[in-house]
Amino acid sequence: MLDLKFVRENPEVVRRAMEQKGESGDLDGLLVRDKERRDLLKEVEELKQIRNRVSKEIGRAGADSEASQQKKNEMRKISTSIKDLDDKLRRLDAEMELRLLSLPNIPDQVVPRGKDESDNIELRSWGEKPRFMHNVLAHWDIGSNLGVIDFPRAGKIAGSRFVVYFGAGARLERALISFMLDLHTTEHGYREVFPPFLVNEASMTGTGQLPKFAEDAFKIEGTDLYLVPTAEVPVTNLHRDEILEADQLPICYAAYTACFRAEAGAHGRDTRGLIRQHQFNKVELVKFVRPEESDQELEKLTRDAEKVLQLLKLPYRVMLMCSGDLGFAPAKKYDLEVWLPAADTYREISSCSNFTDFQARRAGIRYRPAAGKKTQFVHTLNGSGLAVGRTVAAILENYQQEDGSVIIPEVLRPYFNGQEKITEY
RNA sequence: GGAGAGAUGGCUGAGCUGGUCGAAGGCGCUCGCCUGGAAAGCGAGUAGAUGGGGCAAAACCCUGUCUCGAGGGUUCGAAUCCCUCUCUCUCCGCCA
Repeated sequence: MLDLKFVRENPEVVRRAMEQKGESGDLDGLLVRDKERRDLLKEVEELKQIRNRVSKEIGRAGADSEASQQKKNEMRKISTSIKDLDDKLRRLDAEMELRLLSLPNIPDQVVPRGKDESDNIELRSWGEKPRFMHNVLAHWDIGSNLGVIDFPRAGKIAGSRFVVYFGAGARLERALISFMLDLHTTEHGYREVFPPFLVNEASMTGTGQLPKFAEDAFKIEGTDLYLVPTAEVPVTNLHRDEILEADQLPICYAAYTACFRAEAGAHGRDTRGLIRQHQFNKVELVKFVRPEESDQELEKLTRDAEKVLQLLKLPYRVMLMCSGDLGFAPAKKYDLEVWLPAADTYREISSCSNFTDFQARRAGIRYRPAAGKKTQFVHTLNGSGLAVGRTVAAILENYQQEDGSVIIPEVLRPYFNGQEKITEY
């Protein structure tokens, strides 16, 4: 959420941000209501001032005195007017809230203007793409041939865009979760968190999934609960409506959760394989930082995520998102894209974002810069470290062997009792 | 699921026979005194949000309004009375 005062004073900046991001929003409707609300507010506050003053006079004079009786009669009228005006204000507030929550964050200065992903900028790449003498298989074929991935049975018990892992496949998924959490908590200084997989509406609103993107989420019928689309939601909301101490910052969390996405607008895209699932695992990194440090914290966060790919020896590149591909809430975003040999392309495996104070304002996450000073909104950041399903896909494809087996990356072998290879069951 | 108790400032905890209560006391924190330095002790200050004014502006000062879990109601006036909801705790039942 943007600061209402900022929107009021810089409407053209907001309008430009919406254009560049390709987001719609009722900015004019917001401004009209803001003006109306401010006028009404002035009026009602004056009436309340009178009421407060006179009520105190009645209290001092004694409620039964003749003068008080007369004052009471006058105040009855004023109270009725106040009630009417308050009702109008409540309506305006609700209408403004909805519009304000639907305005996107302002892109950072360094974000390139662009229309879609073709305008993203490659900042750097790492690793050597593997060369194969044999026919390169897609990860779904590799996994199915080995008997470690089963899409037909997942379809039977749940539906399309679900997967069942067996044996070494299941173990690989589990190993990756442990490996990533171990790395981030012991080497990179994150604190491990294990949050609920269901969250309420206030949490979804706090991080920006609601009200605008309701159709992307799974809602539990008959309740106020949503399946988390990412650990970003529960973890960022851990500190909702809190005032943090300056010496606590930065707060860095690493959390594993399953993630659930309706993929409403994705019919026909990535229908095969592990790339786009209704349920997938992810280790997420979340930071709460001082505003002046969020730029450098985003760089650190991105390097922390990159480290996972480096240790797994998976080739990747780092992309700076252009305005059109940035999304609603981030001010700046890097995507890590891993090399998938079968598709002969890079695919997003991590998304690292600086939300500046956009989420913090929605969720009421503040800190006190110094004792006795006024509170300020923190900056929040998060990034995947990494998406586990897509990592499995990348390992299967990059480490495939001519005989159909798959080499287990060295750093994962401790999680496999030293086993070096996944072979047919 | 049944019965009961509760939700107050950064924390703890009074107030809850409606008015002088944005709210005692304690802890914590900040500043000052004391000290070679620290502890202890003493003194002062210390909730959040938002609007207006002083000001070029920040700091700061003056001032209005709102907030005692959330929302509604009664009343001239609500932390205090009534209703609804949410959450927490205790006991019983059930359960991984």
